[in-house]
Amino acid sequence: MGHDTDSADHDFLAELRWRGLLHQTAGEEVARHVGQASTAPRIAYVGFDPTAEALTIGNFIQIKLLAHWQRCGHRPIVLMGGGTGLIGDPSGKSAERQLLDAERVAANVEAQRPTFARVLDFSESASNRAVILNNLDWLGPIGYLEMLRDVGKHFSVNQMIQRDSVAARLNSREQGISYTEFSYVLLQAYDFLHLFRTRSCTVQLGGSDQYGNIVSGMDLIRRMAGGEAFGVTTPLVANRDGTKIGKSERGAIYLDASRTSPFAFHQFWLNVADDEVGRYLRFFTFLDEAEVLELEAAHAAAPQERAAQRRLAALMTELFHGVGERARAELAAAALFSGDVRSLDARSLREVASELPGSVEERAALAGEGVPLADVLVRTALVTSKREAREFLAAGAISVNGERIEPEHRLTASDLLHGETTLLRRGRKHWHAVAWR
RNA sequence: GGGCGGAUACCGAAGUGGACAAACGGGACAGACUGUAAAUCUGUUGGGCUCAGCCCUACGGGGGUUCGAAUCCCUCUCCGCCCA
Repeated sequence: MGHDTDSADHDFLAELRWRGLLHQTAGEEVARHVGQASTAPRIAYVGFDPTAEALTIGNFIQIKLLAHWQRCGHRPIVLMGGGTGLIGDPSGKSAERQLLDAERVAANVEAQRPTFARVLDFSESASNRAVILNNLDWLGPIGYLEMLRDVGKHFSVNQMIQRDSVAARLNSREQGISYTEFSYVLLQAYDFLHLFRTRSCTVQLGGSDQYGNIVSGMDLIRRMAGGEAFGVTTPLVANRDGTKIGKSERGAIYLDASRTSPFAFHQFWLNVADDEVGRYLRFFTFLDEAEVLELEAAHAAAPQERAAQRRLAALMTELFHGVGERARAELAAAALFSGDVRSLDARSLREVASELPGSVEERAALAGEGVPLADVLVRTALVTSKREAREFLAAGAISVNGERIEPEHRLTASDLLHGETTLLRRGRKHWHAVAWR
Protein backbone atom coordinates (compact mmCIF):
# COMPACT_ATOMS: atom_id res chain seq x y z
CA MET A 1 0.00 0.00 0.00
CA GLY A 2 1.24 3.45 -0.77
CA HIS A 3 1.98 5.90 1.99
CA ASP A 4 2.02 8.68 -0.48
CA THR A 5 -0.25 11.08 1.32
CA ASP A 6 2.46 13.70 1.35
CA SER A 7 3.06 13.67 -2.33
CA ALA A 8 1.56 16.40 -4.38
CA ASP A 9 0.10 14.14 -7.01
CA HIS A 10 -2.78 13.22 -4.82
CA ASP A 11 -6.22 14.34 -5.85
CA PHE A 12 -7.82 16.38 -3.09
CA LEU A 13 -11.39 15.82 -4.18
CA ALA A 14 -10.87 12.10 -4.66
CA GLU A 15 -9.38 11.93 -1.19
CA LEU A 16 -12.42 13.58 0.31
CA ARG A 17 -14.79 11.51 -1.77
CA TRP A 18 -13.70 8.07 -0.61
CA ARG A 19 -13.75 9.32 2.96
CA GLY A 20 -17.33 10.49 2.63
CA LEU A 21 -16.20 14.03 3.33
CA LEU A 22 -17.18 15.56 0.02
CA HIS A 23 -20.56 17.24 -0.04
CA GLN A 24 -20.70 20.00 -2.63
CA THR A 25 -18.34 21.95 -4.78
CA ALA A 26 -18.86 25.43 -6.09
CA GLY A 27 -17.30 27.03 -9.13
CA GLU A 28 -16.71 26.01 -12.72
CA GLU A 29 -14.22 23.20 -13.17
CA VAL A 30 -13.33 23.06 -9.54
CA ALA A 31 -11.86 19.61 -10.07
CA ARG A 32 -9.35 20.94 -12.54
CA HIS A 33 -8.45 23.79 -10.24
CA VAL A 34 -7.75 21.77 -7.13
CA GLY A 35 -7.48 18.21 -8.29
CA GLN A 36 -4.67 17.05 -10.42
CA ALA A 37 -0.94 16.72 -10.21
CA SER A 38 -0.46 18.96 -13.18
CA THR A 39 -2.08 21.93 -11.49
CA ALA A 40 -0.11 24.41 -9.51
CA PRO A 41 -0.32 24.33 -5.74
CA ARG A 42 -3.36 26.27 -4.63
CA ILE A 43 -4.21 28.16 -1.50
CA ALA A 44 -7.35 27.45 0.51
CA TYR A 45 -8.75 28.63 3.77
CA VAL A 46 -11.20 27.49 6.40
CA GLY A 47 -12.72 29.89 8.86
CA PHE A 48 -12.87 29.01 12.53
CA ASP A 49 -15.21 30.60 14.94
CA PRO A 50 -13.48 31.43 18.21
CA THR A 51 -16.61 31.26 20.33
CA ALA A 52 -15.04 28.66 22.59
CA GLU A 53 -11.55 28.57 23.99
CA ALA A 54 -11.14 24.95 23.04
CA LEU A 55 -11.94 23.05 19.88
CA THR A 56 -13.99 19.87 19.79
CA ILE A 57 -13.73 16.82 17.61
CA GLY A 58 -16.54 18.36 15.58
CA ASN A 59 -14.18 21.20 14.67
CA PHE A 60 -11.49 18.68 13.91
CA ILE A 61 -13.18 17.69 10.65
CA GLN A 62 -12.60 21.18 9.34
CA ILE A 63 -8.99 21.23 10.49
CA LYS A 64 -8.51 17.88 8.87
CA LEU A 65 -9.92 19.24 5.67
CA LEU A 66 -7.01 21.65 5.61
CA ALA A 67 -4.61 18.85 6.50
CA HIS A 68 -5.72 16.80 3.52
CA TRP A 69 -5.38 19.91 1.45
CA GLN A 70 -1.84 20.37 2.65
CA ARG A 71 -0.95 16.74 2.15
CA CYS A 72 -2.08 17.09 -1.44
CA GLY A 73 0.62 19.68 -1.90
CA HIS A 74 -1.50 22.78 -1.45
CA ARG A 75 -1.21 25.53 1.08
CA PRO A 76 -3.69 25.91 3.93
CA ILE A 77 -4.76 29.05 5.71
CA VAL A 78 -6.41 28.83 9.09
CA LEU A 79 -8.58 31.86 9.43
CA MET A 80 -9.47 32.68 12.98
CA GLY A 81 -12.66 34.65 13.13
CA GLY A 82 -11.47 37.24 15.60
CA GLY A 83 -13.55 39.81 13.77
CA THR A 84 -16.49 37.75 12.57
CA GLY A 85 -16.68 36.11 15.99
CA LEU A 86 -17.73 39.49 17.29
CA ILE A 87 -20.76 39.36 15.03
CA GLY A 88 -21.86 35.72 14.87
CA ASP A 89 -22.78 33.56 11.93
CA PRO A 90 -26.52 32.81 11.78
CA SER A 91 -25.93 29.67 9.67
CA GLY A 92 -27.28 26.62 11.40
CA LYS A 93 -28.28 28.61 14.45
CA SER A 94 -31.87 28.82 15.55
CA ALA A 95 -31.42 31.65 17.98
CA GLU A 96 -29.60 34.92 18.12
CA ARG A 97 -26.05 34.49 19.30
CA GLN A 98 -24.58 35.92 22.40
CA LEU A 99 -22.03 38.48 21.43
CA LEU A 100 -18.57 37.96 22.81
CA ASP A 101 -16.37 40.80 23.80
CA ALA A 102 -13.16 41.43 21.91
CA GLU A 103 -10.83 40.26 24.67
CA ARG A 104 -12.68 37.00 25.07
CA VAL A 105 -12.43 36.36 21.34
CA ALA A 106 -8.76 37.29 21.29
CA ALA A 107 -8.07 34.92 24.18
CA ASN A 108 -9.95 32.12 22.45
CA VAL A 109 -8.03 32.68 19.24
CA GLU A 110 -4.78 32.24 21.15
CA ALA A 111 -6.01 29.22 23.07
CA GLN A 112 -6.97 27.41 19.88
CA ARG A 113 -3.66 28.02 18.15
CA PRO A 114 -1.67 25.04 19.52
CA THR A 115 -4.35 22.59 18.51
CA PHE A 116 -3.87 23.48 14.86
CA ALA A 117 -0.17 22.84 15.10
CA ARG A 118 -0.93 19.23 15.98
CA VAL A 119 -2.55 18.58 12.64
CA LEU A 120 -1.07 21.05 10.20
CA ASP A 121 2.53 21.56 9.18
CA PHE A 122 3.69 25.04 10.14
CA SER A 123 7.40 24.35 9.76
CA GLU A 124 9.40 27.04 8.05
CA SER A 125 10.97 24.52 5.74
CA ALA A 126 7.72 23.39 4.16
CA SER A 127 7.07 25.21 0.91
CA ASN A 128 3.36 24.90 1.54
CA ARG A 129 3.47 25.58 5.25
CA ALA A 130 0.24 26.49 6.96
CA VAL A 131 -0.43 29.97 8.26
CA ILE A 132 -2.87 31.29 10.80
CA LEU A 133 -4.51 34.63 10.17
CA ASN A 134 -7.02 36.57 12.19
CA ASN A 135 -9.67 38.44 10.28
CA LEU A 136 -9.85 41.07 13.00
CA ASP A 137 -6.65 42.38 11.42
CA TRP A 138 -8.53 43.59 8.36
CA LEU A 139 -12.12 43.70 9.55
CA GLY A 140 -11.17 45.79 12.56
CA PRO A 141 -9.83 48.83 10.73
CA ILE A 142 -12.45 48.89 8.00
CA GLY A 143 -14.96 51.72 8.26
CA TYR A 144 -18.69 51.31 8.26
CA LEU A 145 -19.17 53.66 5.32
CA GLU A 146 -16.50 51.86 3.36
CA MET A 147 -18.09 48.52 4.07
CA LEU A 148 -21.57 49.62 3.07
CA ARG A 149 -20.41 51.45 0.00
CA ASP A 150 -17.83 49.04 -1.42
CA VAL A 151 -19.07 45.68 -0.24
CA GLY A 152 -22.73 46.13 0.62
CA LYS A 153 -23.42 47.45 -2.86
CA HIS A 154 -22.79 43.99 -4.27
CA PHE A 155 -25.29 42.23 -2.08
CA SER A 156 -28.95 41.96 -2.88
CA VAL A 157 -31.21 41.90 0.13
CA ASN A 158 -33.70 40.08 -2.05
CA GLN A 159 -31.24 37.23 -2.32
CA MET A 160 -30.03 37.40 1.23
CA ILE A 161 -33.48 36.86 2.65
CA GLN A 162 -33.87 33.77 0.48
CA ARG A 163 -31.07 32.00 2.30
CA ASP A 164 -32.33 29.17 4.45
CA SER A 165 -30.52 30.27 7.55
CA VAL A 166 -32.00 33.74 7.26
CA ALA A 167 -35.44 32.71 6.03
CA ALA A 168 -35.92 30.33 8.93
CA ARG A 169 -35.25 33.13 11.37
CA LEU A 170 -37.38 35.65 9.49
CA ASN A 171 -40.32 33.31 9.68
CA SER A 172 -39.80 32.56 13.32
CA ARG A 173 -41.92 34.78 15.47
CA GLU A 174 -40.02 34.03 18.64
CA GLN A 175 -36.46 34.29 17.43
CA GLY A 176 -36.20 36.75 14.60
CA ILE A 177 -32.80 37.88 13.41
CA SER A 178 -30.91 41.02 14.21
CA TYR A 179 -29.48 43.33 11.60
CA THR A 180 -26.07 42.37 12.97
CA GLU A 181 -26.37 38.70 12.18
CA PHE A 182 -28.18 39.41 8.96
CA SER A 183 -25.12 41.28 7.75
CA TYR A 184 -22.73 38.55 8.75
CA VAL A 185 -22.39 37.18 5.25
CA LEU A 186 -20.86 40.45 4.04
CA LEU A 187 -17.99 39.99 6.41
CA GLN A 188 -17.28 36.41 5.49
CA ALA A 189 -17.50 37.24 1.80
CA TYR A 190 -15.14 40.10 2.39
CA ASP A 191 -12.70 37.75 4.12
CA PHE A 192 -12.56 35.59 1.05
CA LEU A 193 -12.02 38.64 -1.15
CA HIS A 194 -9.29 39.90 1.12
CA LEU A 195 -7.47 36.58 1.10
CA PHE A 196 -7.86 36.37 -2.65
CA ARG A 197 -6.27 39.76 -3.08
CA THR A 198 -3.53 39.55 -0.48
CA ARG A 199 -2.74 35.84 -0.41
CA SER A 200 -3.86 34.55 -3.80
CA CYS A 201 -6.27 32.32 -1.94
CA THR A 202 -8.74 30.87 -4.44
CA VAL A 203 -10.52 28.16 -2.50
CA GLN A 204 -12.65 28.16 0.60
CA LEU A 205 -13.39 24.93 2.40
CA GLY A 206 -16.01 24.42 5.05
CA GLY A 207 -18.98 22.51 6.37
CA SER A 208 -22.13 22.26 4.30
CA ASP A 209 -23.71 25.00 6.39
CA GLN A 210 -21.09 27.34 4.99
CA TYR A 211 -22.11 26.84 1.38
CA GLY A 212 -24.08 30.04 1.16
CA ASN A 213 -21.32 32.09 2.75
CA ILE A 214 -18.73 30.56 0.45
CA VAL A 215 -20.72 31.24 -2.70
CA SER A 216 -21.28 34.81 -1.55
CA GLY A 217 -17.52 35.22 -1.26
CA MET A 218 -16.99 33.77 -4.72
CA ASP A 219 -19.51 36.25 -6.11
CA LEU A 220 -17.85 39.14 -4.42
CA ILE A 221 -14.46 38.13 -5.79
CA ARG A 222 -15.90 38.02 -9.28
CA ARG A 223 -17.57 41.40 -8.92
CA MET A 224 -14.90 43.31 -7.12
CA ALA A 225 -11.73 41.63 -8.31
CA GLY A 226 -12.84 40.04 -11.53
CA GLY A 227 -11.36 36.81 -10.27
CA GLU A 228 -12.47 33.20 -10.11
CA ALA A 229 -12.74 31.36 -6.84
CA PHE A 230 -13.97 27.98 -5.68
CA GLY A 231 -15.62 26.27 -2.78
CA VAL A 232 -15.68 22.75 -1.39
CA THR A 233 -17.90 21.65 1.47
CA THR A 234 -18.08 18.61 3.71
CA PRO A 235 -21.33 16.98 4.70
CA LEU A 236 -22.52 17.50 8.20
CA VAL A 237 -20.88 14.54 9.85
CA ALA A 238 -23.26 12.88 12.23
CA ASN A 239 -23.87 9.42 13.54
CA ARG A 240 -26.21 7.21 11.59
CA ASP A 241 -29.05 7.91 13.96
CA GLY A 242 -28.61 11.61 13.33
CA THR A 243 -27.03 12.41 16.66
CA LYS A 244 -24.03 14.66 16.82
CA ILE A 245 -20.62 13.10 16.75
CA GLY A 246 -18.42 13.90 19.66
CA LYS A 247 -20.95 14.20 22.40
CA SER A 248 -20.52 11.93 25.34
CA GLU A 249 -22.75 11.85 28.38
CA ARG A 250 -20.39 14.31 29.98
CA GLY A 251 -20.63 16.71 27.10
CA ALA A 252 -18.54 17.52 24.07
CA ILE A 253 -15.17 15.89 23.49
CA TYR A 254 -12.49 18.54 23.30
CA LEU A 255 -9.14 18.32 21.57
CA ASP A 256 -7.45 20.03 24.47
CA ALA A 257 -6.22 18.06 27.47
CA SER A 258 -7.42 20.71 29.89
CA ARG A 259 -11.03 20.09 28.84
CA THR A 260 -11.04 16.39 28.01
CA SER A 261 -8.36 14.24 29.60
CA PRO A 262 -6.32 12.04 27.26
CA PHE A 263 -7.88 9.05 28.97
CA ALA A 264 -11.43 10.24 28.37
CA PHE A 265 -10.45 11.13 24.85
CA HIS A 266 -9.04 7.66 24.26
CA GLN A 267 -12.13 6.09 25.78
CA PHE A 268 -14.40 8.05 23.50
CA TRP A 269 -12.87 6.54 20.41
CA LEU A 270 -12.62 3.10 21.93
CA ASN A 271 -16.34 3.16 22.55
CA VAL A 272 -17.38 3.98 19.00
CA ALA A 273 -20.18 1.65 17.89
CA ASP A 274 -19.33 -1.19 15.53
CA ASP A 275 -21.41 0.08 12.68
CA GLU A 276 -19.89 3.54 12.94
CA VAL A 277 -16.24 2.68 13.30
CA GLY A 278 -15.54 2.44 9.58
CA ARG A 279 -16.91 5.89 8.98
CA TYR A 280 -14.97 7.24 11.94
CA LEU A 281 -11.75 5.82 10.52
CA ARG A 282 -12.48 7.59 7.25
CA PHE A 283 -13.55 10.83 8.85
CA PHE A 284 -10.97 11.22 11.56
CA THR A 285 -7.80 9.31 10.74
CA PHE A 286 -5.29 9.74 7.97
CA LEU A 287 -5.17 6.03 7.19
CA ASP A 288 -5.40 5.42 3.49
CA GLU A 289 -8.25 3.57 1.87
CA ALA A 290 -6.50 0.20 1.76
CA GLU A 291 -5.68 0.37 5.46
CA VAL A 292 -9.23 1.28 6.35
CA LEU A 293 -10.64 -1.56 4.28
CA GLU A 294 -8.21 -3.96 5.90
CA LEU A 295 -9.21 -2.84 9.38
CA GLU A 296 -12.88 -3.09 8.53
CA ALA A 297 -12.37 -6.62 7.26
CA ALA A 298 -10.51 -7.54 10.43
CA HIS A 299 -13.22 -6.01 12.52
CA ALA A 300 -15.98 -7.80 10.63
CA ALA A 301 -14.18 -11.12 11.08
CA ALA A 302 -13.65 -10.71 14.82
CA PRO A 303 -15.70 -7.81 16.16
CA GLN A 304 -14.94 -8.76 19.74
CA GLU A 305 -11.28 -7.88 19.16
CA ARG A 306 -12.35 -4.34 18.27
CA ALA A 307 -9.18 -3.87 16.31
CA ALA A 308 -10.75 -0.96 14.45
CA GLN A 309 -11.70 0.92 17.62
CA ARG A 310 -8.33 0.27 19.20
CA ARG A 311 -6.50 1.59 16.19
CA LEU A 312 -8.82 4.58 15.98
CA ALA A 313 -8.31 5.40 19.66
CA ALA A 314 -4.55 4.99 19.41
CA LEU A 315 -4.20 7.18 16.36
CA MET A 316 -6.42 9.94 17.62
CA THR A 317 -4.93 10.05 21.11
CA GLU A 318 -1.42 10.06 19.71
CA LEU A 319 -2.27 12.83 17.29
CA PHE A 320 -3.58 15.22 19.90
CA HIS A 321 -1.81 14.15 23.07
CA GLY A 322 1.37 12.44 21.90
CA VAL A 323 2.80 8.95 22.21
CA GLY A 324 3.32 9.14 25.97
CA GLU A 325 -0.26 10.02 26.73
CA ARG A 326 -1.51 7.41 24.34
CA ALA A 327 0.51 4.74 26.14
CA ARG A 328 -0.75 5.94 29.52
CA ALA A 329 -4.32 5.89 28.32
CA GLU A 330 -3.92 2.35 27.04
CA LEU A 331 -2.31 1.21 30.28
CA ALA A 332 -5.08 2.78 32.32
CA ALA A 333 -7.73 1.30 30.08
CA ALA A 334 -6.27 -2.18 30.36
CA ALA A 335 -6.11 -2.00 34.15
CA LEU A 336 -9.50 -0.44 34.66
CA PHE A 337 -11.50 -2.61 32.33
CA SER A 338 -10.04 -5.82 33.50
CA GLY A 339 -10.91 -4.48 36.95
CA ASP A 340 -7.51 -5.75 38.02
CA VAL A 341 -6.24 -2.61 39.66
CA ARG A 342 -4.76 -4.34 42.71
CA SER A 343 -1.89 -5.68 40.65
CA LEU A 344 -0.75 -2.24 39.53
CA ASP A 345 2.54 -1.08 40.96
CA ALA A 346 2.60 2.21 42.83
CA ARG A 347 3.81 4.21 39.88
CA SER A 348 1.27 2.78 37.45
CA LEU A 349 -1.46 3.25 40.00
CA ARG A 350 -0.59 6.90 40.32
CA GLU A 351 -0.67 7.27 36.56
CA VAL A 352 -3.99 5.50 36.25
CA ALA A 353 -5.47 7.52 39.09
CA SER A 354 -4.32 10.73 37.49
CA GLU A 355 -6.46 9.92 34.47
CA LEU A 356 -9.58 9.64 36.58
CA PRO A 357 -11.78 12.15 38.29
CA GLY A 358 -10.64 12.30 41.87
CA SER A 359 -11.23 13.66 45.32
CA VAL A 360 -9.36 13.93 48.59
CA GLU A 361 -10.55 12.45 51.89
CA GLU A 362 -9.36 12.62 55.46
CA ARG A 363 -7.14 9.65 56.14
CA ALA A 364 -8.12 9.60 59.79
CA ALA A 365 -11.61 8.46 58.84
CA LEU A 366 -10.25 5.07 57.84
CA ALA A 367 -9.15 4.18 61.34
CA GLY A 368 -10.95 1.50 63.33
CA GLU A 369 -14.47 0.86 62.04
CA GLY A 370 -13.79 3.02 59.04
CA VAL A 371 -16.20 5.22 57.14
CA PRO A 372 -19.42 4.10 55.41
CA LEU A 373 -18.79 3.83 51.67
CA ALA A 374 -22.05 5.62 50.96
CA ASP A 375 -20.75 8.71 52.76
CA VAL A 376 -17.63 8.80 50.63
CA LEU A 377 -19.59 8.18 47.45
CA VAL A 378 -21.75 11.27 47.83
CA ARG A 379 -18.65 13.38 47.69
CA THR A 380 -17.65 11.92 44.32
CA ALA A 381 -19.17 12.54 40.92
CA LEU A 382 -20.25 8.91 40.77
CA VAL A 383 -23.53 9.62 42.50
CA THR A 384 -25.63 12.74 42.85
CA SER A 385 -27.17 12.09 46.24
CA LYS A 386 -26.87 9.83 49.19
CA ARG A 387 -30.12 8.22 48.21
CA GLU A 388 -28.66 7.42 44.81
CA ALA A 389 -25.51 6.12 46.47
CA ARG A 390 -27.59 3.68 48.49
CA GLU A 391 -29.45 2.68 45.36
CA PHE A 392 -26.29 1.89 43.43
CA LEU A 393 -24.87 0.05 46.41
CA ALA A 394 -28.00 -2.04 46.73
CA ALA A 395 -27.96 -2.80 43.01
CA GLY A 396 -24.39 -4.05 43.23
CA ALA A 397 -23.19 -1.36 40.89
CA ILE A 398 -20.34 -0.16 43.07
CA SER A 399 -16.97 -1.77 43.40
CA VAL A 400 -13.93 -0.87 45.45
CA ASN A 401 -10.52 -1.41 43.88
CA GLY A 402 -12.15 -3.51 41.21
CA GLU A 403 -14.02 -5.82 43.58
CA ARG A 404 -17.71 -5.93 44.32
CA ILE A 405 -18.57 -5.11 47.90
CA GLU A 406 -21.53 -5.34 50.24
CA PRO A 407 -23.94 -2.40 50.41
CA GLU A 408 -23.01 -1.73 54.04
CA HIS A 409 -19.30 -1.74 53.28
CA ARG A 410 -17.16 0.57 55.36
CA LEU A 411 -13.87 1.80 53.99
CA THR A 412 -10.90 1.00 56.18
CA ALA A 413 -7.14 0.97 55.85
CA SER A 414 -7.40 -2.39 54.06
CA ASP A 415 -9.07 -0.68 51.14
CA LEU A 416 -6.01 1.39 50.41
CA LEU A 417 -3.90 0.62 47.39
CA HIS A 418 -0.23 1.24 48.09
CA GLY A 419 -1.29 3.01 51.22
CA GLU A 420 -2.60 6.04 49.44
CA THR A 421 -5.50 5.53 47.06
CA THR A 422 -8.87 3.87 46.73
CA LEU A 423 -10.39 3.36 43.31
CA LEU A 424 -14.16 3.36 43.22
CA ARG A 425 -16.18 2.20 40.27
CA ARG A 426 -19.85 2.53 39.37
CA GLY A 427 -21.08 0.19 36.70
CA ARG A 428 -18.54 -0.84 34.12
CA LYS A 429 -17.10 2.45 33.09
CA HIS A 430 -17.27 5.11 35.76
CA TRP A 431 -14.25 5.37 37.96
CA HIS A 432 -13.18 7.71 40.68
CA ALA A 433 -9.89 7.91 42.54
CA VAL A 434 -9.96 8.82 46.21
CA ALA A 435 -6.71 10.09 47.66
CA TRP A 436 -6.38 9.80 51.45
CA ARG A 437 -4.43 12.55 53.11
C1' G B 1 -59.39 43.69 21.17
C1' G B 2 -63.02 39.22 21.88
C1' G B 3 -63.86 33.80 22.53
C1' C B 4 -62.16 28.94 23.58
C1' G B 5 -58.48 25.42 25.03
C1' G B 6 -53.94 24.48 27.57
C1' A B 7 -49.37 24.68 31.15
C1' U B 8 -48.07 17.91 35.32
C1' A B 9 -41.34 14.90 36.53
C1' C B 10 -35.61 14.81 31.41
C1' C B 11 -39.47 14.41 27.13
C1' G B 12 -44.47 12.85 25.65
C1' A B 13 -48.76 12.03 28.37
C1' A B 14 -52.72 10.28 32.28
C1' G B 15 -54.90 12.04 36.68
C1' U B 16 -60.24 16.67 37.57
C1' G B 17 -61.12 17.16 46.04
C1' G B 18 -58.19 12.29 50.24
C1' A B 19 -55.32 5.71 48.89
C1' C B 20 -50.49 11.02 44.39
C1' A B 21 -43.68 11.85 44.71
C1' A B 22 -48.04 11.27 40.47
C1' A B 23 -50.45 5.66 35.78
C1' C B 24 -48.35 4.61 30.94
C1' G B 25 -44.61 5.28 26.97
C1' G B 26 -39.85 7.14 25.61
C1' G B 27 -35.15 8.60 27.40
C1' A B 28 -31.39 8.10 31.10
C1' C B 29 -28.81 5.19 34.81
C1' A B 30 -27.70 0.36 36.98
C1' G B 31 -27.77 -5.30 37.18
C1' A B 32 -27.59 -9.99 34.20
C1' C B 33 -25.69 -11.63 29.45
C1' U B 34 -21.56 -9.76 26.36
C1' G B 35 -16.74 -7.53 23.33
C1' U B 36 -15.69 -1.23 27.52
C1' A B 37 -20.65 -3.39 21.25
C1' A B 38 -25.77 -4.30 19.75
C1' A B 39 -30.11 -6.86 21.06
C1' U B 40 -32.73 -8.93 25.17
C1' C B 41 -34.46 -9.51 30.25
C1' U B 42 -34.68 -7.13 35.27
C1' G B 43 -34.50 -2.96 38.45
C1' U B 44 -34.12 2.35 39.47
C1' U B 45 -35.30 7.27 37.98
C1' G B 46 -37.19 14.79 43.53
C1' G B 47 -34.27 15.27 48.23
C1' G B 48 -33.03 13.80 53.43
C1' C B 49 -33.08 10.18 57.51
C1' U B 50 -32.15 6.26 62.76
C1' C B 51 -34.88 3.19 55.54
C1' A B 52 -40.45 -2.85 54.44
C1' G B 53 -41.07 3.15 57.83
C1' C B 54 -40.75 8.51 58.46
C1' C B 55 -39.84 13.72 57.11
C1' C B 56 -39.24 17.83 53.54
C1' U B 57 -40.00 20.08 48.69
C1' A B 58 -42.98 19.56 44.27
C1' C B 59 -48.14 19.27 39.15
C1' G B 60 -46.56 27.48 35.28
C1' G B 61 -46.23 32.18 39.44
C1' G B 62 -49.07 34.44 43.48
C1' G B 63 -53.41 34.39 46.59
C1' G B 64 -57.92 31.93 48.44
C1' U B 65 -61.80 27.91 49.75
C1' U B 66 -61.36 23.18 52.56
C1' C B 67 -59.96 18.95 58.04
C1' G B 68 -57.55 17.88 53.20
C1' A B 69 -56.01 20.75 46.52
C1' A B 70 -52.27 18.57 40.76
C1' U B 71 -57.66 18.53 41.11
C1' C B 72 -62.41 23.98 43.20
C1' C B 73 -62.25 29.76 43.09
C1' C B 74 -59.52 34.57 42.02
C1' U B 75 -55.41 36.71 39.68
C1' C B 76 -50.88 37.10 36.84
C1' U B 77 -47.51 35.04 33.07
C1' C B 78 -46.78 32.12 28.86
C1' C B 79 -48.47 28.79 24.74
C1' G B 80 -52.16 26.97 21.00
C1' C B 81 -56.67 27.55 18.10
C1' C B 82 -60.78 30.59 16.35
C1' C B 83 -63.01 35.52 15.52
C1' A B 84 -61.86 41.00 14.84
